[in-house]
Amino acid sequence: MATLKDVAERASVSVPTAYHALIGTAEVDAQTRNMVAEAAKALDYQFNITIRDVAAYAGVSVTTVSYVINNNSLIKPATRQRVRDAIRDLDYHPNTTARNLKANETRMIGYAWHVAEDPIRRNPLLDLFLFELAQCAEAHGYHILTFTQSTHGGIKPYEMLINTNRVDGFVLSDVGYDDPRIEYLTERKVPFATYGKANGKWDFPYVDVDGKRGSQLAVEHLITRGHERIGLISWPPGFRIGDIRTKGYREAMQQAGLPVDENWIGYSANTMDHAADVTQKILASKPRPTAIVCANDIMAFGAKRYIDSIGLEIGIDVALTGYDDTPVAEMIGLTSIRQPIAAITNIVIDLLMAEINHLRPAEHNIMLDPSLIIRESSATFRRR
Amino acid sequence: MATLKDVAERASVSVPTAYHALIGTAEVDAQTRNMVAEAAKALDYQFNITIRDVAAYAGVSVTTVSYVINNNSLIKPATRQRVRDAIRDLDYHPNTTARNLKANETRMIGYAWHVAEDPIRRNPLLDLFLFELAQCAEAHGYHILTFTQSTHGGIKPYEMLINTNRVDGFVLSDVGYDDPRIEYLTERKVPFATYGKANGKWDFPYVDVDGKRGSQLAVEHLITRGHERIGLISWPPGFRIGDIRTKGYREAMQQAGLPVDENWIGYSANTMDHAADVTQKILASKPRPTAIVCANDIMAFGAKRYIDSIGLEIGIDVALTGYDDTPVAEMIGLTSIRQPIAAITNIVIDLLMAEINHLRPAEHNIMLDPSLIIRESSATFRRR
DNA sequence: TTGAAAGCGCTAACAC
DNA sequence: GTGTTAGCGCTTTCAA
Repeated sequence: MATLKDVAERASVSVPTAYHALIGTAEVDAQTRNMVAEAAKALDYQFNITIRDVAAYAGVSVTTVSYVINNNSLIKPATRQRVRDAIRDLDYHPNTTARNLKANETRMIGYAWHVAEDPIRRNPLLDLFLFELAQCAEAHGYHILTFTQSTHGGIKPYEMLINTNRVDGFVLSDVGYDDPRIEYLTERKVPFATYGKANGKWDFPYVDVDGKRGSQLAVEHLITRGHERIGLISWPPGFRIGDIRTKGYREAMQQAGLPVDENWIGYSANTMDHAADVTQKILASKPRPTAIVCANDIMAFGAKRYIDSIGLEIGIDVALTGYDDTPVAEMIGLTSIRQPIAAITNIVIDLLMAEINHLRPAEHNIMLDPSLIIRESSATFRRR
Repeated sequence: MATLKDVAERASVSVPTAYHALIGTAEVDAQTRNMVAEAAKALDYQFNITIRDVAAYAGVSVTTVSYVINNNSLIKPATRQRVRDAIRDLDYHPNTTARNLKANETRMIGYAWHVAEDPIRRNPLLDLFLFELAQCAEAHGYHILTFTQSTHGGIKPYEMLINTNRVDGFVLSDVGYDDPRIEYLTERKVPFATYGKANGKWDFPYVDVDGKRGSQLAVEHLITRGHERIGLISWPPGFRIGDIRTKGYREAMQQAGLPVDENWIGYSANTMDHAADVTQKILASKPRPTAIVCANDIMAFGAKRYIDSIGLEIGIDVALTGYDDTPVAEMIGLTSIRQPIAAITNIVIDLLMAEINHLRPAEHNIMLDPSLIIRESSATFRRR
């Protein structure tokens, strides 16, 4: 491929002149413009500014330009300035693909969230999470490649992206017990960091939010508000996140010296209907609880529906808390537990950057605390 | 960099043997393995299968391997098979970056959604949209790069991604009147396709969902259920999507020969509080409407809150419809208008693929119909 | 039908 | 301090 310099030589003009003639700047007269255009045509020149054009324009070698681009301190200030001017004048931008080929990296991070096909496993916080993730990645010069993962935990798409050198590493979320992705990536030595821990089988960098602490926050808050009989709706045992949140509830009750009636505890699938049914059972116990802690916002919404339907007032007759602080919590005035999303993405990207650079800081298992967002569903003080 | 063949030669073994020795297959004896390992060390060989290794293994030239990879029909079946076997044996995968550099493409599509920082502009359907978008893109061998766009309509991040050759094109959504992104991309001749039309100033490929039709569907449905006095809550005039949805309501009422009392129409910001206030005003009119069509689900939720609060029953005393069919609509049993997301992403990707290939089909402005999802908020027939 | 070799745009070891 | 040049892994023209 001909360069800008070739065109300039053929048209017997300087490189700057050739450049301005080609982009059509006014200061080049029509005749020159014509000559340059003909030269470009004769050489089958494709307008595309590369490092060589910059070098020719600045009258230096490509090495010098490369050094300037990469802030190599060897270059004399005067030369550096000349190159910088050339870069500005030509509106030059280094080609990422070429850099990546040379460096054998892509500066891309792969991220897949859990199966969107399953309506129950929707991801209402994805917009926030991805936004923050992309911001953190960009701060390190990386971009996010989102891909699809049709079966939860499947490794095929990960394999594909690694084999074709599409990404330098991955961020995982929704990791389960014995997540096969973790095993696979660990074995293949592919850099990754996760949001959520798996179990103790592998050592890998993760950031997690203390789910036990979240439930405790909810329970402690309710106790502060004067509640003593507090119920729980959670996932059936065997689901990592549910188990943790359930544990937090039990510990907080015990710590406060409050008894737990097993009738106050109900297990529910992640649907409003199911949660409403479970709420009915819980409220049928005698004495019934004056507050219910839920393991997520959907369940809380289901509970609210039942409580509303029997004419009891949320926040007065029965206080309610959710978990995750999804948009719906805000809408219905539901007290909920918020995950610190910006902190999570910051840390998960930092951990991943370390992995990519073959480092593993001593502290690579980070636990963050969630926070309590108090709304009307539990704000009222209970008369004793 | 030394190749696998160099290592094999230095160790005086065949390329396959060297390969197996390096990956540690059992069938290679310890002594050979050692020799190969030493040869690799001496040559500072980094294990990395390239097209040259495949060529050496199969006993052909890299050209032949390249042809086989790219399904060039020139290659004799026997040779092709030999190369295929080599590829399989060595678990070879072409390096995407190198291909991209050669072809001057990235097979990446950029997508940014609107500002997540603004809590009112959350994107509850992002998970579905991105999932479908990524699937469609992958079907064409492309991936999605999600990036951040801190101010609505800003072009800087787009500029950045183009200049550094990060993407081959963009998908835009939430396009506004006179969207500067459209002007910029059109001028720079960067391939893009949008979900949502702007105005008539530029000609570009887009897919949109008929917002007028959506409101009409809601109104017609309510009429079928026996309603005659139907109100509307929409955005204040001047917002593209709101204007269209308002228009659909008016036209449907007119077409049915039903009068519209201007007191039945309220304009609201995109918050529940505001929508609740507007609902109060609408229901204060005499005679008051028996149904309210809302321009999105949030407003409908706000309306519901007010209606609940005054002891009227949704679906019986006042029917209600939303728009967009966000997760919240399902949760609260709200009749809503659903956008055909899978069809949208399919078409927007097809349009973009055409642009990338410098084609523009005659039909590059596609309008889709939304569909009505009937739930309890409007399902009951009204006694006349 | 296959191979040799140039080159995509960039970096960096080595030479001066 | 700066320039020459050999690649990174791949595709593709041209020659055989």
